[in-house]
Amino acid sequence: MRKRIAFLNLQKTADSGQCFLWERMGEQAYRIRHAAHTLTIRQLPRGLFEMDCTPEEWESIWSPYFDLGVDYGAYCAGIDPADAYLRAAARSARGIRILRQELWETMVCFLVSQNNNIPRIKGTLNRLCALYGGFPSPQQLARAGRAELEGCGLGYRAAYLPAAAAQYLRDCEAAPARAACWEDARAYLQTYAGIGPKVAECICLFGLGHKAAFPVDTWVKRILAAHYAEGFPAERYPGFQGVLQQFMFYYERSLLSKFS
DNA sequence: TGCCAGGCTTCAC
DNA sequence: GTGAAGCATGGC
Repeated sequence: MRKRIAFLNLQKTADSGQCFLWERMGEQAYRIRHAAHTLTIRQLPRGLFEMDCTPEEWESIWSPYFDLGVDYGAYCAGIDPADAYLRAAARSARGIRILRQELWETMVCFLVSQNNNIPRIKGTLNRLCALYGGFPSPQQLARAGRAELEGCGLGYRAAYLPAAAAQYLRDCEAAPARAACWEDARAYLQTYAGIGPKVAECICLFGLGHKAAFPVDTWVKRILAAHYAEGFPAERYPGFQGVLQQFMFYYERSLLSKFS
């Protein structure tokens, strides 16, 4: 099927550091796996997209995944006209959407992401998926021994995964996070070994749809130091400061061509 | 070769 | 509560 979609750019979204397992299938085309579903989607000129799913699958699975029910144009229109940096970031990042990813996978991906770089995160996650013939389930990782994970390049993070899987299952698939508001979900997630403030914010933003979450990593720290000495004016952007954080993260990395 | 990466845990103080 | 050290590993 083909469909016209506003405010969606596949390449920018793929390069925005929120998903690590999109498989590039050529120019502006990706194979995306989400829960039990797989989609191949290609971006054509003038906001047109071609995808290999039925209209029903698109509406029930992929439209929510791409957060298409939300007007990103309104987010951009809300930016302070006097904030030249943020306006430039939003212009550069136009087309990035906050993906609504599966919670367990988001937890694993961002556990792996800590003190790591994006090319290596992708490599490690791809090796994990190759080892298990797909994204490892919590049951598989809960059983995984040290020797089993050796070779994936997890480094010291390897110990976090079986422990996180066990807790995730013990807590009925992290039910306390799913039912909670952003602050409570963040606090719950930090009870996992290896999940601190930054990783918890990422999971809230990318795995639970809490767009108020505002992850601060080394890049965002630099941005705040350079452009927001008084702190980012999050109160001006209630409920979507996380989207703007993502725009700034993408923009800052684009200035140094740090994509891969 | 050394620095750095979508940081966290541990341990002094 | 705050700050520094230590952590595995590979991209650059």
